[in-house]
Amino acid sequence: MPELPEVETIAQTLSPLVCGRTILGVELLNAKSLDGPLPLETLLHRRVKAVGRRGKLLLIHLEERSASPAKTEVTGLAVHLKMTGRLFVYAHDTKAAAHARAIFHLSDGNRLLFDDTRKFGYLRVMSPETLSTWDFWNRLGPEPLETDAAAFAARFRGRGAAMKALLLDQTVIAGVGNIYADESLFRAGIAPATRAREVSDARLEKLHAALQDVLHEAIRACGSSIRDYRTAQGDAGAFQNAFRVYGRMGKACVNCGRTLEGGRVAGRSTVWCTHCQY
DNA sequence: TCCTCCCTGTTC
DNA sequence: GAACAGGGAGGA
Repeated sequence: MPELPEVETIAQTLSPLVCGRTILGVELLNAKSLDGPLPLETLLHRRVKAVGRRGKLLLIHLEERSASPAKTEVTGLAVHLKMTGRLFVYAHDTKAAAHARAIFHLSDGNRLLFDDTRKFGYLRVMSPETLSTWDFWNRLGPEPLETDAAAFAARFRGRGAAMKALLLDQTVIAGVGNIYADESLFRAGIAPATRAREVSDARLEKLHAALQDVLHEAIRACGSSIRDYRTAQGDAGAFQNAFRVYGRMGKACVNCGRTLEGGRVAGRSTVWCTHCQY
């Protein structure tokens, strides 16, 4: 379940393995793993310039072909890993993984593999046109690590939905999933089902700080590996060892020692402390 | 604003 | 052999 810290880690580890290489071949092994109007072949003979991230989307940027690129110019590839998506670079003579959905042949002889057991993830070729018509892209909220406390609070203030539902809503803030929603709400002392309009500005600003802290700590730990997530180099992250509530239902609260509560909030499994969060 | 569905491997 | 994991689209 790659969220912001995991996608950021993948971008950082993938970058040195693909930058400067030209895409010489493409293979789409599962038709539904490609989203949007442009085929993967539009990426052929283009050189990778950089690897970035926006929300939970991993972005592979291509070098421009001319000084004044046309509107139809392909600029890169967006990858949404959803729950089980992975990106690996491997030598050409290595056997492809069991759940390979797309393979890119690189000019250094290696291959970039998009592997996705549950087929929820997707690739989307980017151009100015395919971005401007992409609703999900256009509606993405601000990056939580690039938003100040006042702007963050303003996106929650007065709203009737549960705090957890808003944290998970990518149009409110981009990049937060189930793990970091629960972890940041615990650190801020806010119960997940609390309506946003019931939460004071001071507490919203506390949540802003808690979310930034937990995201920074997770990035430093190379993300959280529950089962599927790996860096582009195949390594597991370490932040799962620092979870205070996620996956700890029925265990003792690290703060007060009481038993952590579990349930469903915003349609997602949720863990919190009824004593420390309100 | 909230619910169901898409997918498959793992766990109970 | 069913429940569960869950991001986001789509519909109520």
